[in-house]
Amino acid sequence: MKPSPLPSVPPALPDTRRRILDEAEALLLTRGFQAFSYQHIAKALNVKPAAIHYHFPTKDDLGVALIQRQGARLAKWRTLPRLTELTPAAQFGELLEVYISHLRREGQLCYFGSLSVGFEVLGEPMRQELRRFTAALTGWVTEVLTAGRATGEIRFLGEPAAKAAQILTTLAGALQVARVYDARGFDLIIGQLIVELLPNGLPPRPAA
Amino acid sequence: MKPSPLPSVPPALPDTRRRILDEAEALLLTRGFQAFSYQHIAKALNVKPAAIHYHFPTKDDLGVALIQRQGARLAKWRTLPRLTELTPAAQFGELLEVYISHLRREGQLCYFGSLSVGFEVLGEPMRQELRRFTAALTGWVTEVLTAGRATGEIRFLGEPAAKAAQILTTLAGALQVARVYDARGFDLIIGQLIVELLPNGLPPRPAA
DNA sequence: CTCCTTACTTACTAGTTAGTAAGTTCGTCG
DNA sequence: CGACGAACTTACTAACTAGTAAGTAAGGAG
Repeated sequence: MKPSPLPSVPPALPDTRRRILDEAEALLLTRGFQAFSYQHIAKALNVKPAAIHYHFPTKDDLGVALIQRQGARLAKWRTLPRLTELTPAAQFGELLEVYISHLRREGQLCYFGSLSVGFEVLGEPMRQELRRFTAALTGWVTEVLTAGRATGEIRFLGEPAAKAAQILTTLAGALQVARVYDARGFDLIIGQLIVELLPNGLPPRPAA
Repeated sequence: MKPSPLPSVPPALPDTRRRILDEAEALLLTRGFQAFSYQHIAKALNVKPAAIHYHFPTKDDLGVALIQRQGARLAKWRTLPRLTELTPAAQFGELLEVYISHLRREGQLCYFGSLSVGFEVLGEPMRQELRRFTAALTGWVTEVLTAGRATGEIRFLGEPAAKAAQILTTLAGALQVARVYDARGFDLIIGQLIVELLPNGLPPRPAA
């Protein structure tokens, strides 16, 4: 019985594909979908543009893959025990952390904020994927708000779904403010959100 | 004495320049700055691209002119007696009207929302102009909030400047939501804003 | 009538864009 | 060894990009 001839480099190593997505994501979130090209990605990865076309024949394919990957991340993240075991207020805090980490990555925007501007010039597949993604995200926030209102940790007026939509657009906009001004504008807006939503403030996070 | 040889067409008729700005604005707010070209404008106006370059040598010049015009509009608008005579709550309502009218113009975004995504790839003159414009807009909203809190018409937690920043990003984001989904998402967010800010609801507007 | 300015058009450049087609290299399987 | 497929590269196209330079039509001023 062969002891599996070195598991060092498993045959499944679609590394380039992942690196393309990583680089494309960085470009998307800093410059917008219309303002980066296959050449930008190729140069950064030290490959030829045609290599990108091999993995993603059209730019629309690439865009769809990007949104789908982000959707998969969300689906996984929201079921993580580390997250589901938290109180609603702490879960909301984790959401804020995600946006703060976006900001720290050289002022990156979120997917929604980045893609909504050129939405009119996107192909239909990308539009649908973006709608699905934001629906999932809004759905999760709505759940958190509903649960938080029940425990009294989160306070707000109106319907949870409406508040969720408002919060997410505020967060998307806050990232845009951060890049036009500096991070202080962002902090103001986040602080405002916390003041309004969490009467007891943000629960402490376990040290990373 | 010559009776002014027909005032029919006054010599000052920079009509093309204005039409270029109008068309460029429409393209900017529906597609984003990176996703339209001089050719798009030229085709729409039935002139050659070089005619646009005559009025605005570089695309950056055009962008700066667009933001400056919008800034001038704001400066004029905020001093209009029709507006200054209103109560703070009604002034806030007028602001909402502006965004609602943007939405009705084929789902146009606002200047800030449109330009912040590609901010990284804009030239420095455009960046500065955009910063100035948003500072002026935020300043005005801060004034309205401060005055409204004093009269009790507007209610909110925290600093007026922080709340102003939050409101404007929410409005920018709301227009983005409207185009990714439909206008219902927009209405939800606007409704949420009114519920939270105006305990007496929106004052009635004089019939247009 | 001539000159000059304004507002263009025609004709062009150099660079970039997404996308394609035809190889090439390399590891694996039979 | 030889075929094969995966992951590329090289070489290309057609369209579009911002921007420029030179020419032109028209109107007013002297």
